Amino acid sequence: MMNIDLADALEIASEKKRKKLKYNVQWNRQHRRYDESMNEAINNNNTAVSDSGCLVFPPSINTNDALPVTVSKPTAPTDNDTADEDELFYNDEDINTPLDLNDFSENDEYSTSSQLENIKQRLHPFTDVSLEAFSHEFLHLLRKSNVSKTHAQNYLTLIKNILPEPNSIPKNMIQLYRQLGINENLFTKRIVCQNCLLNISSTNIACPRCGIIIIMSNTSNVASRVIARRQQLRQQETAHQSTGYGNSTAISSSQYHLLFFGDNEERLILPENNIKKFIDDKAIVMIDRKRKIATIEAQGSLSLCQAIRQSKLDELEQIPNIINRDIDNFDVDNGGASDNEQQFDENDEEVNDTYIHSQVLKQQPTTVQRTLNDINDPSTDISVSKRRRTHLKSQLHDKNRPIKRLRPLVHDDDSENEETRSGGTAETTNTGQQLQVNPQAIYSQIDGLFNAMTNTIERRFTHFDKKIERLTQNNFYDHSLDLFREKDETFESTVMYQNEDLLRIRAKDYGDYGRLLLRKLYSKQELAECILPTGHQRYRRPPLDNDRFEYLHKAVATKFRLSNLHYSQFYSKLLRPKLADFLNDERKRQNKEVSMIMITDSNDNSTS
DNA sequence: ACAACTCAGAGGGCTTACAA
DNA sequence: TTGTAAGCCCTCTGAGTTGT
Repeated sequence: MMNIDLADALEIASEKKRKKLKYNVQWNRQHRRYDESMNEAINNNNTAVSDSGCLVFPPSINTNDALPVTVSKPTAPTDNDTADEDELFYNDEDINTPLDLNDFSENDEYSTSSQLENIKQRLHPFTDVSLEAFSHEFLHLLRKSNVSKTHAQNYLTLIKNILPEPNSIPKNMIQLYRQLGINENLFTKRIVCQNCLLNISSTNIACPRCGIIIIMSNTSNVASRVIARRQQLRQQETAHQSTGYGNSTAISSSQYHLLFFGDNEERLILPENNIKKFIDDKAIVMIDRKRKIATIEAQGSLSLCQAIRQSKLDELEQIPNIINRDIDNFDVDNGGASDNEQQFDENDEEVNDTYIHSQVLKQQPTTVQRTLNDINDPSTDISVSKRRRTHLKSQLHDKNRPIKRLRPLVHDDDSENEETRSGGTAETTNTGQQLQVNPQAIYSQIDGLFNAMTNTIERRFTHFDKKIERLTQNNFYDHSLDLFREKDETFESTVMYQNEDLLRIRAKDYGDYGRLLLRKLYSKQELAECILPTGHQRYRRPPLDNDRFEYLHKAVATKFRLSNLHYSQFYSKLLRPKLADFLNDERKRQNKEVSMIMITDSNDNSTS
């Protein structure tokens, strides 16, 4: 019986040994050949990448030979598999598209064709994520998070630095904008006194003219203004498209009209040639291919119309401070934000992104200029905000009365795309669907985004932390041990054990030193059978002799100048895990050694 | 009493250093 | 260039401890 068990054990052990060796050999072959191929491919211009982003080796390299085992092709990294991002396997089905590994970000000027080619690029050879997708996602995130240009640049630099080389991420935000076809500065940050509209320096804590203290974080105010501004942009775009605003004749018009739309209580400023017909004090305009009748409240220059609109809004808003309270009340009244509303906000931003980043810039320069001015114009911003608040305030008194929105006019060719982008949510108003803006939904959405970002960043930092810790632990001269040191602490010059100075043992780091000490202080059998002191009764293995282990503590602390105060922490956090692993591995080694000896003996016996 | 948490052992897999 | 050994990391499991 005993012999049968022993034979089985030996067979299992030898099988494991063979398996292990086979695996190691296969692994080394794969990675060596892969590394060579990678280097060669990257160094040569004839490297290619498939549609899925995988490197394709030059014809001289037989990928089948290089990779005896076909494994899964790389996919876009997810949050859960970041630890496996270094695993790079290539499937031989990915042999197609040429890869342009030239770092286009080096060049500031691009031709249109080269831009298109670059946009189709992957972020780097080891991912399926395209540069275009990343750029859009990144810009979207920056906008959602209200990240400043400076910080955006910092994030971009960080991402570029941590990605594998070569990668196609632009070096700065300007290049990233250009890569997306955005050649204008879309947003200039200004601090404006809400009371007198005076530009205020960022160093001021109060408006120099009216003395109002600047409050840096009026969240509800900001959220309301963002929503209102979006709507204003959309309406302007609608008006532009529906009335042929983009053509040169429209731009050349110097006569503007301030129009009031009674159906949704909105005010728009339109050039004269965008108005289809005048009937007394009414104007007929085409919006969304529908005739809309508006009351002309003013006519003249653009600035005049803006001023009058502002005054109209000021009249409506006699007590500015009531607005925030009203919005809060509105929040309470509409406490349960519907999914549709949240979905609208998301889609609304999507559409606006597209609008700002692509459509606007494709219009003629003067139109672009004007649209951008509108975006950056604080007066527009504030006036829209007030209009929006007034609108909300009116909603308080009649919650059943819907806020109608003007749907952006889309051409026939684009109508389907527009529907797709809007996702068929409350944002589409073909059927006059009603829309209510609930700031609570905005806040919850912002919170959700913030939490998601925080979680992602935390995971990344944890990952980096582990890597960094691992690197620093391997560095003998690193400063991480400084945490466990105290100034002016004296140490003995020798730690004698059996007439041998343990400090004279050379090691590359404290882990190595600890292992060497264990080998010095204990026999192989002890290392194979025992666990670290102080063991517990519940462990079947006995602890190593504690008296000798004290020599180890003393030698390590002395050699690395570790303070008595912090040594226990150093030991438990840094050294102990290494020694525990060492004992574990030592057991593995000795078991393997024994099994090999037994196999050899049994083979000798069988042959004799 | 039970769940949640902590700690240590064990095993498998991956990386790196080194020698043949 | 290749194979091997050692170290390290990760995960699972079991047992004890702690808090409710």
